[in-house]
Amino acid sequence: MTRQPREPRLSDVAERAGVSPTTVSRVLNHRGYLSQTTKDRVAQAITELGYRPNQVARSLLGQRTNMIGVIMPTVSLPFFGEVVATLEHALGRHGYRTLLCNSMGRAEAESEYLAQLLGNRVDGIISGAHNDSIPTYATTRLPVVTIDRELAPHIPNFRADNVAGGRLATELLLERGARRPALFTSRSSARNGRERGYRAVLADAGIPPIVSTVEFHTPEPERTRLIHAALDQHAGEIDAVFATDDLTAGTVLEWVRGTGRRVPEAFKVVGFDGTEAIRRAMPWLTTVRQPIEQICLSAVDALLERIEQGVPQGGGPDDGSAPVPPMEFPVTLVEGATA
Amino acid sequence: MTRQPREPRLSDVAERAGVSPTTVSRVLNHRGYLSQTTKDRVAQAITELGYRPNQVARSLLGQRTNMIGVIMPTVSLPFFGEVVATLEHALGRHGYRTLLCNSMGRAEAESEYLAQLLGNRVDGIISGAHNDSIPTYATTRLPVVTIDRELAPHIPNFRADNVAGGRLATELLLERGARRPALFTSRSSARNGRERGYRAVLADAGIPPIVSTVEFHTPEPERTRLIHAALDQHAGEIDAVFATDDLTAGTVLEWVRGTGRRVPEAFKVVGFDGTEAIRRAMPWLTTVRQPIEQICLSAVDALLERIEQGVPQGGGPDDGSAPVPPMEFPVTLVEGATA
DNA sequence: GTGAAAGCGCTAACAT
DNA sequence: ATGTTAGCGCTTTCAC
Repeated sequence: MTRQPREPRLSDVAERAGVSPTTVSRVLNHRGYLSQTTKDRVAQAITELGYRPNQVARSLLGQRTNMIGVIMPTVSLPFFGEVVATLEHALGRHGYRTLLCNSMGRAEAESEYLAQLLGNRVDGIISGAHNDSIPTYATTRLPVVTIDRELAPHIPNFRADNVAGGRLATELLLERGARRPALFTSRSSARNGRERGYRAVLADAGIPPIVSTVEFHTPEPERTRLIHAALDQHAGEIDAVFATDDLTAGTVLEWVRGTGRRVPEAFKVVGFDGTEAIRRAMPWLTTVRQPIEQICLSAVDALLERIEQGVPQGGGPDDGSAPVPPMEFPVTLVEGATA
Repeated sequence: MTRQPREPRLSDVAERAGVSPTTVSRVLNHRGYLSQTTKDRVAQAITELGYRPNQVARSLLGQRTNMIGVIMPTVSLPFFGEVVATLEHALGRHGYRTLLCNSMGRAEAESEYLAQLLGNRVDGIISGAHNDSIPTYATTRLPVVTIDRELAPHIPNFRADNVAGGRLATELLLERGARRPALFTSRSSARNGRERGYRAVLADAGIPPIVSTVEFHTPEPERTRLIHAALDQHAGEIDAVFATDDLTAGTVLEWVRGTGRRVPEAFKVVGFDGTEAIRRAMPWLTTVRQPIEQICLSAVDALLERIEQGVPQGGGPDDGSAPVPPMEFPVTLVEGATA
């Protein structure tokens, strides 16, 4: 049974190498002129002790933690999972660690997370959570960018061209012969671009829209029940569905299977997102793919630029920080067998 | 244009409240006796300044960061996404933040992440990455628990009862009339419990096994090509597949669709995992559900217990720290329409 | 009940 | 080319 030694620190290394702590620090950070002898001895002491610089101390001194807070609804949904994986990878390449927060769609949770991240002195925040009106965002001095959702005019927003995606999906359904396509989405509102695209195409075609809303945080089996109930209600009229996410498309397909109708002949379905995981699971699904990688890489670039320029985001939307228009990235149609 | 003020600190609050920093600290930490007047004045100063304690400084002093490193292959796959979401939630309830690392199946990445986490002085690590022989784990003094994979005898491991799951899936296929079920898995080995279950049942039935391996980190479209090729190769013999994850089951179903065979009459498929996301996307899939929540909650409990007891894991497998048997949790069959 | 001083582990400024 | 000093923001003795 060995005694429990504490982690070695800089001064332990210094002592062992017979130099001052400063010198060790210099070796570690490749700063200033050091004799090769010194470098070697320090390097050896480091190896022997298994020394590893304490980043907490460095952060305290350097005023930066090299940590980014990432706030998303939940990585258990493949879209957000893929987003977070992509963000984490990109951040890592730039030397930043990812502090993950799953708000689960609860606004209080998001506020709480935000407060914690500020306390942890993260260098920046990437938010894709789906709550509006979290006042702290607008007033924090920390660099923030958002994915998908818009937070405030002066906070950079990166997202797919949702309106074009909604149009693309709906046009496809009509082209393929659908007479009455319904929309299934998580939240219906004027700010829902996919819904706007759907409505625009139907308006042009003179077809009345049918919109059903089921929040994706609704727990099972309630969620499936709601979707099936909505479909049952319109079973006589509709012959196609544009679902604004692929999971909902799957749930709709299950309902169609239950009715015995043939897909795509008698009923057509188009999804949205086109994540890698869902492409693997349901390759037959026709869907609109979001350029997740492009979106995430751009968001990371923008955030890091703001951080490294020391550009704070300003004390609020009206303190002179310029509004930035959202960056929208083109979607692509993934042809499957359901439309 | 307001000037750019730095974050307020304890001494700012103290000054504003007309007390010493020590007193503010006491108010913050509810320690010792404070007059109500003092408490109120400090509280007010905190609000007015928007003060938020610097956790970095606290960590440096307190020797704990309240951060846990979570290393997984990638949260873009729903199983790991659900695991990470569950872990993060459980950790958060206990006051711990989650530092996310996606190793993407690369061993060097995992070693690198591990080193970083140690540098960040996380209080513990939960690892579910799929690389063997990362030596640092065994020798670190930090509490570690693993999910799914076994790392070393003295590191607690939490996982589904994979052998029972493999048996369950294979038995179901045979019961339903399959004559020649093949196995599709990510890595074939004697330590693959699902494979062991499959092989055991087939051995009992006197049926020769057919095992195909496609690493789930294989990029598309290569991965799909490999799976389809393996299926083509055995197309004449096999009439069922047990896929050790649901995404592969989906890819197999697509191949079956392409051959025109009917599911489940002419071809049966059983998956594995049964994540919430995939249940939504493919409710028709017959699969074996892992008790993800149980696994994760137990892992978190075990880790936090070790942390809070100050029980380090020891300097290695042979320094006297007791070996712990893996904790296995029962799986359940989810009846769908594919078997 | 409250304050002054020391120090967590590190690095930057200022020596020499 | 290397050492000394001070201090990042906080909490914890110890004093009063």
